[in-house]
Amino acid sequence: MARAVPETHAEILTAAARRFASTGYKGTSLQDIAGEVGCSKATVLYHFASKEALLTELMAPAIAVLVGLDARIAEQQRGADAQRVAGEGFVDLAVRFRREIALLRGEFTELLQQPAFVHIRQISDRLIDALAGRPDRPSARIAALVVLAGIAETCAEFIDIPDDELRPALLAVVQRALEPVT
Amino acid sequence: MARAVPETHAEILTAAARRFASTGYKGTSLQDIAGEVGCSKATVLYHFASKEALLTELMAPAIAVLVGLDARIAEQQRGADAQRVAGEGFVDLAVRFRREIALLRGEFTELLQQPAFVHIRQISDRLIDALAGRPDRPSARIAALVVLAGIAETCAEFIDIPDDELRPALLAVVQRALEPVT
DNA sequence: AGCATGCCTGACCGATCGGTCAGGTGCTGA
DNA sequence: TCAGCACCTGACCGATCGGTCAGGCATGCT
Repeated sequence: MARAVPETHAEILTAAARRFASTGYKGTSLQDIAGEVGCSKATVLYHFASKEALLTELMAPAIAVLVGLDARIAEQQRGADAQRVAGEGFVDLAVRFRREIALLRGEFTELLQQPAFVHIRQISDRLIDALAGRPDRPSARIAALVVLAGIAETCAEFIDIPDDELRPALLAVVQRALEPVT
Repeated sequence: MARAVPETHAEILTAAARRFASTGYKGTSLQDIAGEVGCSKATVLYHFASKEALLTELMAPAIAVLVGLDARIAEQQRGADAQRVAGEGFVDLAVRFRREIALLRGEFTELLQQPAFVHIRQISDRLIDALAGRPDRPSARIAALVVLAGIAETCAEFIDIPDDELRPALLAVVQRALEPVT
């Protein structure tokens, strides 16, 4: 199919985002993506070195923001401040990158095992510590993980409701659920 | 391999549970399971009609308890009672069937789409309504989903810590996180 | 005109998947 | 002794996966 302007690269990216978000990374084949774009599978692999490269490019913006959040948390001196920054920051991130979170549905833990994503795992560990407030208390860490995972899943589920309906509700539940830092 | 007592059926079941829990349903091949048991893939399919049949048998006890919980919630007259029963009941269920939850990691939403699991989807909808207390309030539903998904993921993650450390912490976070029914 | 380059494709590759099948083996009861 | 049955297996099947490759087809520069 001859195209006036070769915008195929971007088309593949958005088609992949849509498909990954609804069927998951493993559950989506390059054939699926190619079919949705209206090109051949070979074309997808002409524009992207591999399926994983496609995922990486798709996740890049979200990861960049996550790294930024990690840095902002590290700046805080008091535990209570770190907890607040982590909570609000993660809610913002999750709401904003709902689609990216949805495409990792369930495969998140598995993908984190791969060597390429080690630093993401470290960041999420620090995020849980910050949310827990007192990481030495197991119950605080448990509450933090419930909040973290719950927000992620909820954002992936409520993918269509407006941001300003989702965000306040999430901020409220975060504030209630976490153990306060005394 | 000749076996004195053919306990292969049970061995396959436990091996499958272990593998599914660590690699996920889709991420585990019949070959993997056969390898762990020390038999051939054909033997696995001799004992179980299909891979899906294996999953179904593995999930049966957890599903039975879930159905029971659903019935107990329906018995409650007051919203506050339904909320309490749902919260405590789901925590108990999640802690008890951590392994089963872990093996659905991320594929839960996807598996629920299949016609065979429609009633499970209906039950989880009612569970969210009960947890929300006032299902008409979007913020209450959001809080309920955060709690539900967060607990599930947390139980799958903390698969090795003792029950009586996990359960109280979860019950506490549930009580804090949900919107009270006034 | 001729050549290089960007974009795209069909055909093909090896690997792996879930599942089938004919047949082998060893125990058991008649 | 032998038929029958439960248990198990290797070989094989079609489908699908991610990925490779040689070549076709425009377009634009020299």
